[in-house]
Amino acid sequence: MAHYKNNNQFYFEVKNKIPGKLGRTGIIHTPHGDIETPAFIAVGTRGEVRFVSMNELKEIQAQAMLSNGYHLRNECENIKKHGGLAVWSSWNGPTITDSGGFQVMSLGSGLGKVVSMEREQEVINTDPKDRLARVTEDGVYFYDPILKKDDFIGPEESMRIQCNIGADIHMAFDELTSLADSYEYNVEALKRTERWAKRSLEEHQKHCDDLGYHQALYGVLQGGRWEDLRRSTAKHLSKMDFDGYGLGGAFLKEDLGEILRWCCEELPENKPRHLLGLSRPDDILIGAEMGADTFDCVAPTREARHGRIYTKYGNIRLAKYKESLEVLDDHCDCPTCKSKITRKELCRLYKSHNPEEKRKYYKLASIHNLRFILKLTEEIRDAINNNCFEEYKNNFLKDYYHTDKK
RNA sequence: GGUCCCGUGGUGUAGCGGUUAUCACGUCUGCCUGUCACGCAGAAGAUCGCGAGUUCGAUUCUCGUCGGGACCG
Repeated sequence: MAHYKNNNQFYFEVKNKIPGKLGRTGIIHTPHGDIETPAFIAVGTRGEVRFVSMNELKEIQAQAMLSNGYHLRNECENIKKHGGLAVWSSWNGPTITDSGGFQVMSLGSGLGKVVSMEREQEVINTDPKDRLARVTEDGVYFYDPILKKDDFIGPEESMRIQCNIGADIHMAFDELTSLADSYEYNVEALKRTERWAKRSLEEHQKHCDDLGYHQALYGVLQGGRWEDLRRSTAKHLSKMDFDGYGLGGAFLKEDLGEILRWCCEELPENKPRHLLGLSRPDDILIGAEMGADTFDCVAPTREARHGRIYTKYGNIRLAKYKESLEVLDDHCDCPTCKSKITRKELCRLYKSHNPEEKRKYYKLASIHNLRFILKLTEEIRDAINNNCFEEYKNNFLKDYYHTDKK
């Protein structure tokens, strides 16, 4: 068993590997607890998972929570005063923050668009004059559509924000390019992201122990869909003193596995890797196979609120089951399913105009979808440890997508 | 008994002598991947209470009628 230590508070332990592959199980040790990997990190952008209590998160075996530096930037001083995100949020477990780099794209070239992974031709960047963010060497100037004012975040600002928030794991400030960006633009953006990585690291080192525990920093790999860019940035960032790595980008579905392979072949084995923003079961499966250790995504909770429910045999739209007396998924062990509440009753709550009933629906559905993805990562973990990942993956995909492909 | 209002998709409404008859909610379909988002996109759905009249033309004006409401006796 490999056992690597960066320091006494944050280190990653590799346990078992998929034979001949990059995927592995392991444990990320953080000042606020351990994360057994592969793991799905529940997204609590503002320090809470909407409609789901911390106790409920524990109950469904969530191991860690990911919040966002962008959204908490104006509250970070206050969070620091309370002793950091884990205490302030009352999650009291491992936490991660994102740098706010994603907002570069979601307010800029990707404003108002979905990060589509399947229809490359239709992805067009938002017209520059309509963008709310402008990328410069310093960082990103943007207009906050909620506060209705101009603001700026660069690597130094992001690091100060994240160190005040005080999660156990931070992300370097990066620029996510869109699927519509050219190779040339990706070269330019990647070089900038690498310079920002260096600045992030330097600024981070000044504040990373301020709260009395070590806060880890992950460098984030970009480079779009190009092998030369992905491999070179992986090598480049590997030489820097990061505690782990974020795998970033907007991916075409069919490219994901190969891009992750390029990255993870170059990255040091003893550092954890976080695949940013993905949670479709096939994405998690390919991610785990190719060496990603942790995942986060808003989809399980957002889709739950919008009436899409995950089940072993594929996703369903709850609205189609308003007379069904079945539970959401009889293979599920979440509190919602264990309570035996029917699809019919959940559908009633979903459609209800009573705010209390709606909240109840959001809670029950969010808990279910989250548990579904958490359970998936648990099963992947078990499968890798029992040396039957391939078999598990094939069986899962066969049921979930009703196909027999590979 | 008298006077006055109101009657428009499932619901609540806008409107005007010539409109593809407005908007909201609901319904239906689809979407959602480092969350601005109980959200986004699209669709269906109305012989504008009924009858007659004025008019080239009426959902719109007039009369009657039915239904609902208010007020005065």
